[in-house]
This record gives sequence, C-alpha cells and structure tokens, in this order.
Amino acid sequence: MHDIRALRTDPAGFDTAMARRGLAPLSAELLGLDAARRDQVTRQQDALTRRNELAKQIGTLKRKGEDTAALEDEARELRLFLDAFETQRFEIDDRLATLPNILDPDVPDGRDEADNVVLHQHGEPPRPNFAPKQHFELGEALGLMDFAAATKLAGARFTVLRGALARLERALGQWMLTLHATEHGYTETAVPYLVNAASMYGTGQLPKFEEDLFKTTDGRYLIPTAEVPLTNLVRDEIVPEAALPFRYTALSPSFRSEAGSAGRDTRGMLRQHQFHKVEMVSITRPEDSAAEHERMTGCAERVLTELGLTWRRVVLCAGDTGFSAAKTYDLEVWLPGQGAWREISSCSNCRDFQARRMNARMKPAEGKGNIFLHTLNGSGVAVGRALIAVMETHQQADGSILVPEVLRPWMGGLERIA
RNA sequence: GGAGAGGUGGCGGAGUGGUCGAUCGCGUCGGUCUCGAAAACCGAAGUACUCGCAAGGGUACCGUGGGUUCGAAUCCCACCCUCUCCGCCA
Repeated sequence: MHDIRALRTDPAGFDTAMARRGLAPLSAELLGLDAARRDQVTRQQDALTRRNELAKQIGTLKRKGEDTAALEDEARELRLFLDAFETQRFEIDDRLATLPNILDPDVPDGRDEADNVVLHQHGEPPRPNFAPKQHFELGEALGLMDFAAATKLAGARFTVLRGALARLERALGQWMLTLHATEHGYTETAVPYLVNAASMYGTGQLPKFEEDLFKTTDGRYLIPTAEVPLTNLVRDEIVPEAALPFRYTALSPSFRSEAGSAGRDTRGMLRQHQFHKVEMVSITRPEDSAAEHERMTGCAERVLTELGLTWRRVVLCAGDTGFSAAKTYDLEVWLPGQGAWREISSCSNCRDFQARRMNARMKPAEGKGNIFLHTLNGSGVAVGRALIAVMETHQQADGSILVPEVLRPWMGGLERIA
C-alpha cells in the first residue's frame, strides 16, 4: 500500500517509480480519485455535523415538550442525503491496493530474470568425471522417490518420498530451523497453515494474486509461505521501538497452485503444489531494514555453504522483483544434474509496504506519532529444493548420495544413501 | 455440532435511546512536596480521517457488518471471537 500523501507531494516521482515496474503514469488519475474521495468525505462530514446538531436540538426541545416536527423533517432529508454515501466504496483504495511497491534506488533496471545481476558466487560448479544425473533419476533409481504414487494420491506436482530420502528431507528442515533459532537469533515459531483473507491482504497476496492460492470451502487460504502468518503477527499492532527488531523463523509446508506455470518444470520435485520451507521474517525500525536485509540473506547463504552447495547471490532487476518487495536478493544454487542455476532462496525487504497494508506500527522512543514498521522475509531455505541440490551435488558415480556432514547427526549418523 | 454467558479506552470495570469519546479504579507520563524516594495531592494522556496558512474546528471508531430512529455503546438482524457445560474427535 502506498502513502497517498507522498503521492500528493511528488506525483512525478511516483510515476517515475511505477515506470520502473513497467506501469504507465497513474498519478493524475489517482490524484483525481483522491480528490473525489476527499470531496465526498467533506460533504458527508458536513451533513453529519448538521444531523448531530439537529438531533441535539430535538432532544432538548422534546424534554421541554415542544414541537419538533420541522426539525425532524430536515433531519430525515439529511438522512436520505447520507444514505447515498453509505454503500459507496472509495475507488482510490481499491486502485492503491493493486499497485506494487516502489523499488529501492539500487535495484537494477530490467524486464525479466535475464536482467538480474549476479553479485557474488560461492564455489565453482563441480566437474565430476561421470555424467551427473538429475534428482528424480537418482531418487527413482534408489527406489526412494515415487512420482507415480504421488499422482495416484493427489495428482500432478506432488512427490512421495521414502526411507532415507524422506528422512533427509526432514533432517534438512530440522537442521535449518535449529540453526536459525539457536545461532541466528530468530525465534522459532509454529504457525497456522490456514489463514484468513485479511492476512493474505496484509502481505500482498490479495487481492491481486488469488489464483495462485488454494482456498478452502470455508473461505480460508492455505499459506503459500510462512511469510504470511509470521509477518501478520504484527498486523494491527503498535509495538514499542525498544522491543525491535522481531525475528521469527518457522518450518512449514507451502501450498501454491502454480497457476500459469503449466508445462514448466513438470519433471521431478522442483515445482510442487506443496513443499516445506524454513522461513525467516524480520520486523524492524525503518532505519534498520537495509542492514537487516543483508544480515538475513547472509543467514540463508550460510545454510547453503554448510551443505556444501555451489551458490550465487543475485539482485533481482526491476521487472523481476515481486509485488510487495522494494528489493530482493535471490540465492541460486547450482544443480549439476540439470546443469543450471536455480532459485533456492529469496530474501526481500518490503520496507513499509506490507506494514501499511496491515497497519503495523511502532511507538517511537522519542517524539510523537506512530511510525509504520519495516518488514522483511526470506527463505532459509526451501527444503524441497535443498533436497534436490544436495542429491545432485553430492551424488556419486554409482548413484549413491553422500550426506553432508552437518546433516549426519539428524540422520542417525548415516553417511551415504545407497 | 447443541445449550448458556460475554466482547467497552494499556488493563480492570460502569453504563439499556438524547449534552457518552464514554463514570470510576489500576497502570503510564508531567508537576507539587522531599536531601532522595514512597505516600498524598494537582494535572496530562486513544486511533484515524477531514477542513484550515495557522490558531483551531469537524467526523468516525464501545468485536465486525447491516438495520430501526430526528438521535444508538445502549434496540433489532447476521457474522466473528472468547468463556462454561454437553456431544464428537487427532
């Protein structure tokens, strides 16, 4: 949600900012809608003022037993006038709700992922002396990854894992969650996986991206990421400045309808309707969010490094940055089997965009007035994709998979999946 | 799912049609007193929108949304949530 005051102050700046998102100039239209809204509010309030006066007079006169018919007639007319406003929604609010966040100045221009900029890389893609297999080839050969069974149970874009691979998936989630909770200062949090529409609106999934969500018969939604419940913890709250920052982490399933991605990544478990993810969310003072963004991304990078993966940090260009984000770093991991870099984490600074939507503020230690918080979220990291990366990176010529050292305690000491 | 009770300002808790944005208590902040503190006393304190250069006005908000009325915290309807009991259930 945008600050309408900022738009009034600097409409040209707003248009420039939206142009980076590929949007035509909107400020003139929005200011017109804003003026219309204010005009309506003023007329409505004037009528209410008069109505309150009349009601007060009528009350006084009635107590004296005097005639109030004429005043009541005027009040009745006023009510008809007011009833006309009653059901009107303000178009300006609906329009603002669908406009994406303003990008940070250091976000590079660009149209799509081809224009993203690699910032740094950890390690070099391994060059094994055999032809590396993709994760689904390895998993099916081991008899521990079963797509046919998943299709029978649920349909396309689901996976059944068995035995050591199922345990490896669990070990990854447990280890990452514990790492963030014990060494990175995030509070481990268990959250609902079904949330209401207000929560989805707060983080920006609604109203624009409903088709990406699974909706239940009672009007709730399955979370597409734990970012939604974790960030909405501060919805409609006013927190004291001294309590900040809040850092939360959760291991949760994520449900995505993947509408519009038909035909993409259909093999294997790269793109699923359901996957586990460890999420990090930070709630900060405005002046702290940029540094927190770097810190959070570093926490995700540590996960990849400790798993012995090859990765790089990419800053998303203007055209690839998500709706609610002002700036996003993606972490891409090298998948030897696929021979490609694939996103495994995404860390975003949403600044005050989500906070405005969810009315999340802080009470400053000094001075008056409440200030909108800044919110950040990042995967730390996607568990399903981490499983893929571990399998493809640590596969051996015989099709077995070495378990990374850090996971062995979580695997009952198992060193190799064969 | 059934029956009942209830949702009021940071908290507790009054208020059942008209000067109620809301008595009071606690807590918070400022002050007086004190060497200092406590106690006591005095005072200040909600959020948002809107008009205005400003000073300063106005409007809305008593779970949410409708309705009745000249006028709603108060009456009616629906929904949400909490608590108690019963049933069912991981």
